[in-house]
Amino acid sequence: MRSSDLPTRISTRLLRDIASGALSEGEHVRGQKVADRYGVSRTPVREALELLHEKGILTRQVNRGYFVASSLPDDLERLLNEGGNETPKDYQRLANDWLTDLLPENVTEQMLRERYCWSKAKVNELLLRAAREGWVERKEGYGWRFLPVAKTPEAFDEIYRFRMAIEPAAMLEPSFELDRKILEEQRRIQESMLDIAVASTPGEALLANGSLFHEEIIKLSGNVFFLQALQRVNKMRRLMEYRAEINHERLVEQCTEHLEILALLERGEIVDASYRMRQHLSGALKRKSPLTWSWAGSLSERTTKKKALTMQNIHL
Amino acid sequence: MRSSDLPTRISTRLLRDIASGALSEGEHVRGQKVADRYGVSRTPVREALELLHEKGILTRQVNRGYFVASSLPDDLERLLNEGGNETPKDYQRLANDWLTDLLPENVTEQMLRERYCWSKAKVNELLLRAAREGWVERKEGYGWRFLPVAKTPEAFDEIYRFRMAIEPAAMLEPSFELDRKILEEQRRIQESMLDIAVASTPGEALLANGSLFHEEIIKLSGNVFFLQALQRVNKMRRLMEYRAEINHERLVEQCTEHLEILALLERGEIVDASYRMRQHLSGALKRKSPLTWSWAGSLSERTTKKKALTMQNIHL
DNA sequence: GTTAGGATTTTGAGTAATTGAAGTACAATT
DNA sequence: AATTGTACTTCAATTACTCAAAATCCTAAC
Repeated sequence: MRSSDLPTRISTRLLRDIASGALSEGEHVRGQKVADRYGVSRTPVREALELLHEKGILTRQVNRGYFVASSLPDDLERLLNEGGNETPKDYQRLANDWLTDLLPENVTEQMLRERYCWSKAKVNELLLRAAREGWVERKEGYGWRFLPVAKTPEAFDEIYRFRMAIEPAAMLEPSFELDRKILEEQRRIQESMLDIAVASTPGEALLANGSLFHEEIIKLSGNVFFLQALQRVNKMRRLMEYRAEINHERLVEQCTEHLEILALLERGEIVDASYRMRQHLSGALKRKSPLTWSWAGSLSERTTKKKALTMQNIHL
Repeated sequence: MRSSDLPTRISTRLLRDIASGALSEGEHVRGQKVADRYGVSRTPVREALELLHEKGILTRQVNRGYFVASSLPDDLERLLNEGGNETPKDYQRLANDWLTDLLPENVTEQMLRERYCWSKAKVNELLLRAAREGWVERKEGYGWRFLPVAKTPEAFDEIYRFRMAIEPAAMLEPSFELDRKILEEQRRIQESMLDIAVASTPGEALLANGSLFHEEIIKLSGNVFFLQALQRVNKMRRLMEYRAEINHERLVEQCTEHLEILALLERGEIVDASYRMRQHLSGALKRKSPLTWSWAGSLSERTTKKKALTMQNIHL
């Protein structure tokens, strides 16, 4: 059911920790410690460690365990990036077919099974996820209904307007607390994106970094509900975004703004940072983010009519 | 899987329509029309109609269909209220056992099956729903983890602070549009709550009316994401609220404030209404809503420690 | 005494068969 | 012509069962 198996996911995260320096060279990687950290048992951890051993990132001493290799391979960055493909292909395919009108509004699980040759379990998994992310809902009887929410450029604007309401507000929460370590980490990421990396990094990863920045900032508010709300709309945004092409010029602009906000925060000028965040989002709304759209023009007309319906359905 | 079967749910909604006057006395209730309205087929609708016929709310003429009875029974109100118990008992039970520390933080599906004598499907359904509503999450391997989010009074405050950010903002959205009919309907509901009804109506229904008011207002913003965010936090709030007792004095105050906001909206003074809404929520935050709490005092200590953890988990 | 390595048990995802419930088509009625 | 009533088809919830994966337990090494 999971996107990739547990050992692989654990190894990816360990890799990230090694790359970021959280685990230093030659350090003993204790199985139980890792298991505790991720809330799993030692069994999948052992497999993860063996996996990294095979790739030459860890060395093994029999009966003593695994240690971070003293000479890390050069292709560490590459390994990191290929591990990050979170969204499974089938999910994207379903989303895409709906976004491009290849699927009708109402479907049955049976129909999807035949159309895509998916097992009953797979169909269920995908629909459940899509429902969680808000662009599909169960009908009262049999069948599912695709919602037009994720389809329209208008929805995209709505997401940005929503973010304009919550993100600056979250920064002004009384429980907001600066965390230098997190700011430093984000600064590092944003700066690296301005460098050569941009050309070589896959588009998906670039967008993910952008989302991550905003989520890390909103997390500082100390209020989970702001974070949850942002994560929710970001998921839907990504659904639409991965179809569009990245505008590199705009991306540079975006990173620069992110760095400006970080600078303000580091100086403790939170109110200014909040205001700057609002401007930043407002700008993205006007300029339609660092993406160029390729919608069929026919969509907009239907949008208005369907809007009212959508609002009703969600109420059920 | 559903809370109650489809025919029953349809009949409840028809009942509501009849009580509210949307369906007038003697009117012919067409099967296909009803089916279309709720997005189902005629089969469950026919059962629903037969159900209402048995209760004497509809009359039947063979081969001509069902009609709203000209003399409605007196116990219509009672029937309406008993139909409205949306949250299934098992779900509340699970939630309650977690809130009162009868369940450990980590559980397996198996364990819950044995403890409550639930079928595999039932456990899955409940956990999936709880996860959707944000107070349970899958562990990476086997098992589930209950989150402390819904347990603490602090979480309650966080919800109100979140609402203070989104609700007034939603009212100032450029796409905000007044709908007299909806305002009128809400005015009616709030006024009726100030009357005798308060004493006789079950607490659950009173709280539901309160949520409904806010959701209907935010819906006017024309931005689905504001509505979705509010519905999400309201679900969690209800989880905690149904355990507390209602303070009637505070409830009256609340209704009065709702009516004030409605009055401002009706006069088109939206900015003032938005400001009043903020005050209203701020007041509820300070006075802890029309409920009195009965927490064990021991909870608060653990809260701070666990907070950081929660924020991490949600990020996964 | 702590940590790794291996054996054993438990978990829950996956699959197939069953069945009550919802959808569909068509005849009957007004 | 529109709507009800009925017969029939299709759907997906449920159940029972299998098996790979994860958790747990136990032993050995340092």
